[in-house]
Amino acid sequence: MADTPTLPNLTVQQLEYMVAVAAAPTRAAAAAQMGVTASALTQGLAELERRVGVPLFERHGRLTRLRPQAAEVLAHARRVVAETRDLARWAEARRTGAAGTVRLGTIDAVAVHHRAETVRSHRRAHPDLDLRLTVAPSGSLLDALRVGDLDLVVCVEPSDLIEGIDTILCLEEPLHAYAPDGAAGGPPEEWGPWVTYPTGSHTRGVIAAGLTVLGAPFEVVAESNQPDVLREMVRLGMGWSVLPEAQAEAGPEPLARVRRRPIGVRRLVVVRRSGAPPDPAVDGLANVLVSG
Amino acid sequence: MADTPTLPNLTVQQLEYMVAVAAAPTRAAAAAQMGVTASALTQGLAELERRVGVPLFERHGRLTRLRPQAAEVLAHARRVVAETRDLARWAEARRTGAAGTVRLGTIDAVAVHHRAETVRSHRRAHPDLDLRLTVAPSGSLLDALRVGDLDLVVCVEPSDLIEGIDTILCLEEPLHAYAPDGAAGGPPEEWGPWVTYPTGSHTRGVIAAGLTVLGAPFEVVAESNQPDVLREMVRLGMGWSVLPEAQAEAGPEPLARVRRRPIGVRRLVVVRRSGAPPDPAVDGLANVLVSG
DNA sequence: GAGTAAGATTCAGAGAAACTAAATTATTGA
DNA sequence: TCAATAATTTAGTTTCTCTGAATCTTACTC
Repeated sequence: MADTPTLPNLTVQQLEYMVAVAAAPTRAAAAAQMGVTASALTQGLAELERRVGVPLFERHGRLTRLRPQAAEVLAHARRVVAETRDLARWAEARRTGAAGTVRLGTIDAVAVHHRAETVRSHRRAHPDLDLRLTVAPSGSLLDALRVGDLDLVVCVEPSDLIEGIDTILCLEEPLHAYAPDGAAGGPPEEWGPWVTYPTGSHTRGVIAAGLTVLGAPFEVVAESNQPDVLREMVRLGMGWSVLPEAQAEAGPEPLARVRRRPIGVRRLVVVRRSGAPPDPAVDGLANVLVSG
Repeated sequence: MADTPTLPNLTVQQLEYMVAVAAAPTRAAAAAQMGVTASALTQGLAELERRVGVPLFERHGRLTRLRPQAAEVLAHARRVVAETRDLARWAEARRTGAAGTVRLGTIDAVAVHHRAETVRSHRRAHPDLDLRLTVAPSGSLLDALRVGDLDLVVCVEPSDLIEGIDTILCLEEPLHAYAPDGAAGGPPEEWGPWVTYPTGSHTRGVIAAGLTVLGAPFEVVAESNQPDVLREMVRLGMGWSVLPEAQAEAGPEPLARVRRRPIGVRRLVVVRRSGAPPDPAVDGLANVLVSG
């Protein structure tokens, strides 16, 4: 195998020296502009010349100027310096979180109600941020987060702690019971039957616990992951439901609560992988999601 | 004045490391390909990461891979490495003389007769060489060389040494006497009158000296710098002339020599500025011009 | 599971590179 | 000739970068 005659190990600094010298009237001026001594400039350019292996400068009187043959090298230097400047800008944007990619997952209530405006304004404030939103039930979101398909999740706090994720409380959302028109009024023992979230749903877990405490039977006659669908089922008289206020009482014909006090409270949390390397873009979004 | 937040001082080597690592399956393989230890690669890439200021790598099991976010940096690295490779090629061509610029000046006889084929084939062998040819009398050529308007000259050796130039003998060219039809035959004292080069011409100096030694009067009735013109003047019977064989006896009707032995010999030399920095392109051409 | 091998990193020390400050050279102008 | 300017050279210090050895982590095997 050909032992590659290994490229000259030019440094960005040497190329900057060259560009500065080409622009400034004297080397002393170029050195001042670069913030180094004239000696450093001389030595740096000598090193550059040595590495390129072609004479680049020549003295005219007491000035030393670029040789016309060095125009190619100067053009190269300008290109690389410009590209490096672009790269530095990109890096700065990433460092501050102004740019980057965040794959955010939320449950529907968060995307549609609680944090809709937060996400919108964060997006407006960071136009170079590549924000991808996935809406799904809490369980799917947490799976995707764990696998690395998402960077950040807002969902219902899982009942049992999960290894490898960090959660921060975002907001507590009361869940109220709603009955079909004219069905309310009796003691909890007579409530139901229920339309609610599918088995495995975190919210369903909270609801079941709350009803059990009150002594209400939890007979389920229909399931859906979509709160809108559950609300319409109640309206159609298929059964009772426990829903977040924001989703049950939205729209032109809000459902009426069975009682003033909530059946339970679901805790919405912002979740991240514990092992994830720090990413300012993710940090920034997580912060605004927590603080609302 | 804004103290420029000074660009990251990336080195070509660090960027090469990155490109190598992106191409090779493992870092060990990349290190081997680069001809350094895995340790050097690790440290070099860590330094690159530090200077860019953005995390670029992450471990997956026992491999460490590029983070997808680092794609921008990798693209930058590829660009710069490719451009540096181009630059290295250019430098190599210049070092070996395969490319560059040579401003060559010669007298007419050299360009048209003695070295015409040499120049043509050198040009063919070095297509990237920018060769510029000026044809003029020796005096003008040497002036242009001294001022820096030419890099290399082939001309008649000046009679008195000139400061600051180096000459190498290229070839010795005999000068023969030619007479109009039917005028030849008498002793040198009866030769002439003459048509010859203008005053100040190096060749005229050689001719005048040769004729004086033979005892021939040197009465000049017409002058021209162009040997073709002198030859035609002889043919028209305007006078006698002393010319290089190559130019007097070329064409369909060659002039006839007055006598077998030459009147004099002019020495053609290859000339360069002594102070000039070494330039392989000039060296290469000078070599072939000397050796023929 | 313990043992082992592979991939990678960390550490210590040697050598190269790059900087500053001071001395030196060379050119220009009074 | 003298002084001022531009640049380079020199000496010494600091910073980088590399090698070789030791260490850590993960995957594989019995």
